[in-house]
Amino acid sequence: MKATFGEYIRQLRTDKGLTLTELAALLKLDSANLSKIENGKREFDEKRLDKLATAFDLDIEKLKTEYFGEQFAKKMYQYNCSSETLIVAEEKVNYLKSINVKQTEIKF
Amino acid sequence: MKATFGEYIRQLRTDKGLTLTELAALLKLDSANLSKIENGKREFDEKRLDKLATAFDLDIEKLKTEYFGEQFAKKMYQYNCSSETLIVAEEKVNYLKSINVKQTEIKF
DNA sequence: TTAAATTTGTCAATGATTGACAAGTTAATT
DNA sequence: AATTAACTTGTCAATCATTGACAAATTTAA
Repeated sequence: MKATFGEYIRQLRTDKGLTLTELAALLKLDSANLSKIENGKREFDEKRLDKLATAFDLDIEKLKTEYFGEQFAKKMYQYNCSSETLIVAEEKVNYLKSINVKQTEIKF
Repeated sequence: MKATFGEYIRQLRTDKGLTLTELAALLKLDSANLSKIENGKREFDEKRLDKLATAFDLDIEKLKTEYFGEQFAKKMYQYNCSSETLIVAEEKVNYLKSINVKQTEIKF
């Protein structure tokens, strides 16, 4: 796995021999913007994770793990959060699940 | 610690016997909006964490931990992410620190 | 050199967040 | 019960960040 999500996409794309234009078409975005995403100058929109999974036949669960893992890491780095933050996050997500057994919206 | 950040603020505020209006003034926001924050209908802006710490003489580190821990938990719940996400986050934040020893911006 | 691929810059359109205020309800006090 | 303070809710324009789109420049490969 690459260090950043953008590099990861680039890896996938070049491994498959696709151009920016070709992959951009699959992801329904401009090739110039995909370039920026791969170079870490723009965010990859979470709404397109499913398209990305389809394009490369990836496990959506692993993809979400990478994507959100990176999002959280960037925030933590930016605000210099302690690793305790992740422990709290785990507690809180378990709490959310426990009080709301019925998953109202499944995004993927 | 309360389950949500809004409830946590409310706890702090009522413990100190402050009204919404009084605390809102300290945080430089409208009391109506503070009410929504406490009731989970609006987000607490991260830019105000330092004001909150000052108002209640709290450890800013603990406050960040609670705040971002909750943010991450909400995302994970919303997108039904696996707990692996947090492990990846930890790896990535360590990686970010290792490649960028010099902290360019310290927010707090 | 030419053509394809990629990068960069810019900007208007879009969308989400926020601040502000009015109007409503609830709770406490007299 | 009437009055007042505290809180809640709804709304909307202003603000801010994100996105899509395109042109132009640069790099890479043939």
